Amino acid sequence: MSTGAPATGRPRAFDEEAVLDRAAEVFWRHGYEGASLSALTSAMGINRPSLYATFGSKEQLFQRAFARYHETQVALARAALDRPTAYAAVEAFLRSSADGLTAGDHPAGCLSIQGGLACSPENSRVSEILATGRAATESALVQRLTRAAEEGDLPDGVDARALARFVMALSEGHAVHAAAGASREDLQASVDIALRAVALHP
Amino acid sequence: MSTGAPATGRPRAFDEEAVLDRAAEVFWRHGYEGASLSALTSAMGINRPSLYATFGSKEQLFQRAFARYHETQVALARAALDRPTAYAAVEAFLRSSADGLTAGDHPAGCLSIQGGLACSPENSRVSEILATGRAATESALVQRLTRAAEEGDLPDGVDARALARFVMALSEGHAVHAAAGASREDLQASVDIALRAVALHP
DNA sequence: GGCTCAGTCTACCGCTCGGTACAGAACGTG
DNA sequence: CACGTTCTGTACCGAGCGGTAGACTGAGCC
Repeated sequence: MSTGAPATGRPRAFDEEAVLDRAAEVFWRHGYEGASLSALTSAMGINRPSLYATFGSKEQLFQRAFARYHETQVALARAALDRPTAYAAVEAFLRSSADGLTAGDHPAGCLSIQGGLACSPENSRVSEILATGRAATESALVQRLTRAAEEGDLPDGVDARALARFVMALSEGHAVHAAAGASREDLQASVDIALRAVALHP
Repeated sequence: MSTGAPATGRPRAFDEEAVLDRAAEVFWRHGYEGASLSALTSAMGINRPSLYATFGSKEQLFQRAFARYHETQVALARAALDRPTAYAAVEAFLRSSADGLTAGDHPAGCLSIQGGLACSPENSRVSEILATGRAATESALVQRLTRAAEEGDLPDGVDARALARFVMALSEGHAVHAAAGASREDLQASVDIALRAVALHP
């Protein structure tokens, strides 16, 4: 495994981040266990020894690809949490998630779920990695909504943790729907309904 | 493949429905691709030739096990739709789902999702089977809520299809959470929030 | 008891899996 | 230009996969 650009030797013929994106797409589409090394290498445009020299193992490749997925895709939804009110933050989070889950430039749905909710015992680390990623997003939601609660910006009788879990669960459900072919409009109509729960009752 | 009890020959040493339940549990815990034949046969207490003589192939076994899962588990949530009002039906559906997803007598979560959201290309039929099962449940929800709409039993501006999708998506998200270890109480608190969206605004 | 016939058991099949050895190719440096 | 170093390509490894052949077992029937 080389870090940075080595001073000497034959130069690498591929861009590390670019091939990670291709790898993420294969994992996204077929899941960890459904993504064979042949499928991965051919999508990444490199061959096995290069893959192993660079990333170490299939699992480590997955971990790197998932990290990059988080930086590039999940970060978009997380950015929504900067809105000034809880309602606006939740709306922006759900809407941008729904958009991302159905965007045409990558597989439908979400790598955090398609990657491998359930795996064989020897790949259980993969499910854990994904669960940890989802938990990090939920924890960002909790943090934002806890602030909202302190600001009196949450509906009566609504707890920040529970609301975060609700929002996260809905978004995960949308991912399942998207993977099965639901359209952007389908998901946005579901978001419309969810937002009724977040609005302060008049 | 034998149907019914044959008049002659050595009698089968296992109960077909019982071993299907054990198989469903393995698929549920490890997913279709993560469930090896060795794991299946040892959990079912039969060996390969018996499995193949009875069920035909791993995929057909999965199909039978999933059908039985639907009859025994999903049916519980679907029964909730008989309640007299849309609100009561949705509440009962979400509450009994949340209970089922976290019941201790079987793996956490839902086979319809853990079974294999994303599979390798040669197992894509499995994802389709699961998606069809989920769609059937959603369609039962649509039917119930369409009736509610005709009875004036739906909040203003809420469409039956969208509400069904919202309810179904939330329940699927709860399944993802349950698979990662969420408790019954965690999910019920999320249901509390969801129900605010279904209540008629006063 | 001998016969038929379905079910079970051990042992094996070809194949693909994740992972690697090793030779050759492309660079910077003396 | 030869050298050390690093990456690439082919060809391969043992292991486990899903699936099966064929001998054996145990029930009903005459």
